[in-house]
Amino acid sequence: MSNNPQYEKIWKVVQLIPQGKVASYGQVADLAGLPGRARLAGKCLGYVPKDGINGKPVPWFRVLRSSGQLAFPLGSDSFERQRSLLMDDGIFVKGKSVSIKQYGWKPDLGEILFLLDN
DNA sequence: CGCCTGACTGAGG
DNA sequence: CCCTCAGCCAGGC
Repeated sequence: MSNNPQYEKIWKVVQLIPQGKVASYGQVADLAGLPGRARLAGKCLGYVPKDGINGKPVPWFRVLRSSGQLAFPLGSDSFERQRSLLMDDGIFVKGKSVSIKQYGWKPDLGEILFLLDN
């Protein structure tokens, strides 16, 4: 499962999200070359290796719903964990969501393609 | 093959 | 901003 090639593509894309920015499950899936598989993106983030991959961490907490909401139920342990990590990142979590206008990641396609090939 | 379950989405009301 | 619903797709049984 954690050696699923599709998972690895998704994790690599997530590693490109800069600190202080957030992306949606669907956006990550698209960039990983897996359009229409937002749910898969969410699922595999639950299997992120604790020590990251290629020696780098996988910032799973920077991935949210397209609406800006965290995917976990408000108040759950997972929710609180993600919220604090986002705050550490300098991202303000208002209620159950984050402002996409303010923190949304708008990557340069050329850059993404280059980085993913390396 | 059917049926159900998700860290999902977009459109509607 | 809330909720509902149809679509979505991978997995498990």
